[in-house]
Amino acid sequence: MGIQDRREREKSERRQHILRCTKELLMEHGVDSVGMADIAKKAELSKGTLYLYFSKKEDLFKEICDEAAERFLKHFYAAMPPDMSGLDALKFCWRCYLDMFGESEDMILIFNMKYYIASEFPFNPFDADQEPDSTYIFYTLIRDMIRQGVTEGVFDPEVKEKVIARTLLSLFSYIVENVAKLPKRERKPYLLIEEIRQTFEIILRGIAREGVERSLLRLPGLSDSR
Amino acid sequence: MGIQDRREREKSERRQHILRCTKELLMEHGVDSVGMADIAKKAELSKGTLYLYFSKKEDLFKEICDEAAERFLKHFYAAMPPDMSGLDALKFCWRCYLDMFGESEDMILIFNMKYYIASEFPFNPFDADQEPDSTYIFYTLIRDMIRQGVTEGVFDPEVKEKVIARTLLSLFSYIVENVAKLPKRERKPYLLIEEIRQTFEIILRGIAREGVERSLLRLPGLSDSR
Amino acid sequence: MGIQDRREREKSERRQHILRCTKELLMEHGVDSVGMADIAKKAELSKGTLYLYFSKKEDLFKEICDEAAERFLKHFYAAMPPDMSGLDALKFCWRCYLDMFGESEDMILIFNMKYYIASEFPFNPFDADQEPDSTYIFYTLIRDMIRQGVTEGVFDPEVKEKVIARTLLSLFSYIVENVAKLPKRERKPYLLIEEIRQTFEIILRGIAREGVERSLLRLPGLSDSR
Amino acid sequence: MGIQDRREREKSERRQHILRCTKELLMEHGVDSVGMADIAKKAELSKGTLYLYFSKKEDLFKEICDEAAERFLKHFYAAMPPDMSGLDALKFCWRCYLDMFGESEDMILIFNMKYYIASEFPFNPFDADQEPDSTYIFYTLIRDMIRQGVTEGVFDPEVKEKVIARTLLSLFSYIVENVAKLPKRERKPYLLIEEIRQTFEIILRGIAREGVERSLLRLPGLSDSR
DNA sequence: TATGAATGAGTGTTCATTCAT
DNA sequence: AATGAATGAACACTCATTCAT
Repeated sequence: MGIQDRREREKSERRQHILRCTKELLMEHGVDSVGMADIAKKAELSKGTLYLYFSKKEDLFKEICDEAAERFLKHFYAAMPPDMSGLDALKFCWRCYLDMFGESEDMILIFNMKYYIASEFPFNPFDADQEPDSTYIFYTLIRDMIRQGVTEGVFDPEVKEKVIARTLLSLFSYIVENVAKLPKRERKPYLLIEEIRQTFEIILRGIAREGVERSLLRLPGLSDSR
Repeated sequence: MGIQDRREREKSERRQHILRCTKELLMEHGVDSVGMADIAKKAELSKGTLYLYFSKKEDLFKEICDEAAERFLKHFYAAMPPDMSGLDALKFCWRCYLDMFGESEDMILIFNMKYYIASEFPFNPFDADQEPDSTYIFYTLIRDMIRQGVTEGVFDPEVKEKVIARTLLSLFSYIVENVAKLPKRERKPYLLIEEIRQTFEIILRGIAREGVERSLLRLPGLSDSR
Repeated sequence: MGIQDRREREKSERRQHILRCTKELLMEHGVDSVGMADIAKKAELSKGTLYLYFSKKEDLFKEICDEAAERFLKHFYAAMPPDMSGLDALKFCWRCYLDMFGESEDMILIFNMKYYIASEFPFNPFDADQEPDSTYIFYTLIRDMIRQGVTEGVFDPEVKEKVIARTLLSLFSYIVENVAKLPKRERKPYLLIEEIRQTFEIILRGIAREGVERSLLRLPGLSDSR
Repeated sequence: MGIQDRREREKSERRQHILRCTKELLMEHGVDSVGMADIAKKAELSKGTLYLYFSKKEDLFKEICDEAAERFLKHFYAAMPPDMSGLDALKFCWRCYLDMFGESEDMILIFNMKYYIASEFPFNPFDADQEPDSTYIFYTLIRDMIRQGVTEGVFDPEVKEKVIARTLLSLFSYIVENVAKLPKRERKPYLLIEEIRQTFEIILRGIAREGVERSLLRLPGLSDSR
């Protein structure tokens, strides 16, 4: 059984290796300019071998997103205290993102790639009544937090939680996407995070009910966290 | 020199013709599916001739953005009352966008294309000290309005005008970009505008100084305007 | 206008050149082993140029068949005496094939390729009631001749003209197809023709009404014809 | 040597298993779309193991034909009454085909595959003097029956038994080949058989000596047989 | 003996760009 | 000035075969 095990381990390692290489390429050159040939070369594999592990380019790219998303959600749900308010949950969510970004910058990819995979993302943005594909967990996650915040009287009752959820995700995506296009050397993760943070804060203030204490709407930055 | 004149006039007309055709194609099919061959065909020109007027695909696309931007700014500066406050200027800016959008939906392209052309747009977003390429007029325009608003005590003194300007533009771009991917039939301009409007309002509220009357931060929708 | 003309002439010549090269390759190696790359190489063109003249591999192959078929039909209808009996028409048809084969062996391709292009050829052979695609002119041509022969009392009234037409075409196709797979050197056109001739004769005898004079059912061979 | 025996028995069983699986795939999807990977999967073997039993795809496919042919011949020779006339032997041959087809439609493969495997099949068809490869038993079988029929005065003395044998086989192959391309659901075995039967009858009539009673040349259909 | 991971040349097709006329 | 034919590198994807284990 050792052999069987080793095989599976090796297979899994190769998969990871390919994913890692792909991620690096994506981080370095951006979605549009990474082809299967590039990945094969970087991974020191033949194109054929690539297709042994991922039967479509899309599958490979999707897996990168899914994996990052899953990692995030795992961390999130594991660490999340019970009975949080909507606002606290949103803040906690941000905190998790910060944590994970500290570990590995490839959190960048979550949003950037989603855009690639699901070009309709973040779903038909203008049909407000239609519920999005159930895979868009982030959307529902955030949307529900905002809804809760509205219920709890922290956010303005006129706030449309769907629009806001979409806005937040779009914004993150866009920032991240533009970063991914910069030559890697010129990227400054700290500033990226800071940019997102400030935007997030502004949105929070923008949707907060009048009279809500502003200090409650502050988000920590990278430097604050450790 | 009459000949010389005619030549130049004709040359200019051809340019415009090409630009017009390209715009139509872009509106109809989205950035990714418009190739030089399509444009040449639509313009009833040879591909070679196209390259006589625009030496790269990028140049052609860029010019479309620039031209739309210029048109916008012309309209804006022409109609802008003197001595406006920063907030009023921003609101007036939005109003102009609405006006022009009413005339021609190709305002959509301004932002959508920017993304295509200038992958570094909206400039190196994370080097806060470096001034962006002087062509990104929108950025400076909005940034200055926000700065003025801060000075005038309407926006929070802690607001970083650069970040906000960037955020606004990014957001608009992203929304617009997603719309441009839909088949033309399925686009709902009214909802697009409404989406941007709501987001814009939220950002305004998000950066407003505490105590600023919320009704001042309202933006008109498409239906309010005529 | 000379220029325009020359252009068109040259374009047409290139087309012909490509077709010629393709035919040679097909004759030499058989349908399955001829790829666009081979054709491009043989024609001393880039693959891109190939696609300038034929937008799909299928189109190129199809054109070869169509062209050969058209040539045949032109010859046939031009030379066909009026008011022939069904049997005489069939014999005349054979004679035309012989003539054209003498000029160029690529008549071989007519049937061989049809098989490639329309894999359902000779249409769903077992749904006897369904009329085939109108493009299968050869089928209808032959079917009608047989039908006429039946009416005229030369062929057995029990003969199913559809089945026979199909059988004849299938047989020719198959023979030709197998030939096309032989190394070109080993092909012996004379024997090919002789093979088809004998088979054709046997079929004619097989469907003839009892008592029909056998000498009427004889077909000429290659050597008889000039 | 018990071990030795078991080994060989197992080896042979594996071979059969592979052949069986391959046949099923071929019947279901047609020659062109069955790859070694598919076969391995179906047989629950690794591709490597496949190559242990068949060193080339061609060999595997060829064996399927050979095996089916052998089965047929076994049945044929076992059941064949002694001292049959050439014509009766041909009719008996047809009857056997019918019997076996009733048991398993994979008789279809005999001819279909020959085409795939032996592109020179049915041997160099145009070199009338050269004796074909001795493995092509069907050819010799049928050829000899026809020859006998000629001798016995049932077939026309001018008939060239080689050509006819070839023609018959070609025709069967071609019909079968076209059927194998249809999705399995759409195949109509009864009509296939009927098509072959009619053709066979026509050929028999075509080669029969003048004056031979036509009722002697009739072949039974599927429905007549049981 | 059996595995299945790895290969690499191959497929048809696209498209921004160049250049002889 | 204008043409449009030509290019060639790029694309995602396939598959019979090999070979270290």
